Amino acid sequence: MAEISSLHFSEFPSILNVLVIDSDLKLLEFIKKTCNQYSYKVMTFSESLSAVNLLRERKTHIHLILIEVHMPIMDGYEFLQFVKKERINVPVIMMSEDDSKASAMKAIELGACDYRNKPLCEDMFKNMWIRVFIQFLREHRTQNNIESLGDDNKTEGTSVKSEFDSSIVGRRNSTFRESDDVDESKNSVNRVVWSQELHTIFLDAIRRIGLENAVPKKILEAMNMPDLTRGHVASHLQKYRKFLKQEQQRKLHEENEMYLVSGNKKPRLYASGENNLQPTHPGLTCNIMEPPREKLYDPNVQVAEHYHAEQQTLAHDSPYPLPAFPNISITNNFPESSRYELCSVPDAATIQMNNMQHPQIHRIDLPSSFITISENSASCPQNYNFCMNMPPQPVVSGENNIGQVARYEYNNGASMHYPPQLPQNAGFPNGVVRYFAASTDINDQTIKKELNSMNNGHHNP
DNA sequence: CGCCCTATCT
DNA sequence: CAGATAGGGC
Repeated sequence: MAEISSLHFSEFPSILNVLVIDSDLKLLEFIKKTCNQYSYKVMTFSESLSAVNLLRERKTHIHLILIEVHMPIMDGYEFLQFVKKERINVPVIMMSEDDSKASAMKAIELGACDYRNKPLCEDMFKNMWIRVFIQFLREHRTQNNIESLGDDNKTEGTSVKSEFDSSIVGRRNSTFRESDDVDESKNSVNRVVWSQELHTIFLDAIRRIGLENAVPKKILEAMNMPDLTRGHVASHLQKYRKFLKQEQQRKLHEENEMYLVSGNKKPRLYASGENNLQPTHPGLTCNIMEPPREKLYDPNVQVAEHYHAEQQTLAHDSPYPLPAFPNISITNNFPESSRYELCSVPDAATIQMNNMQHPQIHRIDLPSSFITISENSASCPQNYNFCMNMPPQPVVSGENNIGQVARYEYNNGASMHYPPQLPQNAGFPNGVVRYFAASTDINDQTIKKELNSMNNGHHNP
């Protein structure tokens, strides 16, 4: 039943193409000579990249690869990763002078089918074809299984498509298996076990079709696994999406903590909420940093001038710690590598209603045309007011009827309370501009470019 | 009907 | 928990 017909054996090539990669030219010569004795056709490379190119083209059929672990530019391990990633189903034998268990384990873990210590003995070449044959059998079994659903004897060892497992592990190594045929009642269901390997194939399928149009049927097709049904994939997809969602939520939360924590100080404000946590500019991450005080009051900095002016007019009765100004202009005078985000601050009523401990800051998804980085003052829709959000550390905290209260002192002597009382005037800001110093991998250029592209078509000069 | 999706079951 | 199943909706 499960045996491979002799017909298949005849399909096994009598001459095998072996790819050998090693920077030791003498060794290459030795391998070539030895292999030729056993009817292997050998192709040698002294560095990995040419071999990679050859494999990528997939023009030449390679049956077996021998590669030295320590290679310049791309070492043996990286090579294995490449083979795995490109789903090149060719057994790879690693060679190295390093006889440590760790090195061998790493190689096998990355998908090598064998690990050989140098110096090599001639013997290994004689039986090298077996590695290829194992792969050959796997591929045939997989094909056969397409027509033989439910053939008990074949469920095992089936469907290994992407990897060439070490034969040491033996039989228990199929990419996935349905529940063991331990004579269970007929109507017991065969559960698919989503092993790491199977999940990897699943992920790879999704990667190829793109997450947004990854639906069960397409994934199933892309996975090209016999015995797997759309139902299986659908179920797994549901779990996977759930996982992604949680993951995204978690990251967002972490990111927000980052924004809101300055140095090793405790978070002053907490961001929360479901939908209003969308980053204004997805894809960029920043660390929050308060601008240096001297910059804040630097008369050369336009924003700081606004800040001053507004503070004088509003600070006395402002429930908010920072002043508002109707039009925001972020100038090039501002420190380099900085970026800005718009955030909404819920009004006091909302704070009260939701029993918030602090006025939570929600980043809001405003069109980025609201933000302009330019030399000149930029226009901003009149229905939005913004202020700079650079609250200093509280010096005193206590309770009032809203909840926790902290008093902040500015170095110009002003002070105010947080969270705010109800705004005194209706025109009070519902938004703030937060100042961020970009993390090192983001430069001003990146930010400007991003903003520009987002502004495209929406920007009113 | 086929397929996707979500909720619910086991 | 992980995977299967039911059932609504398009």
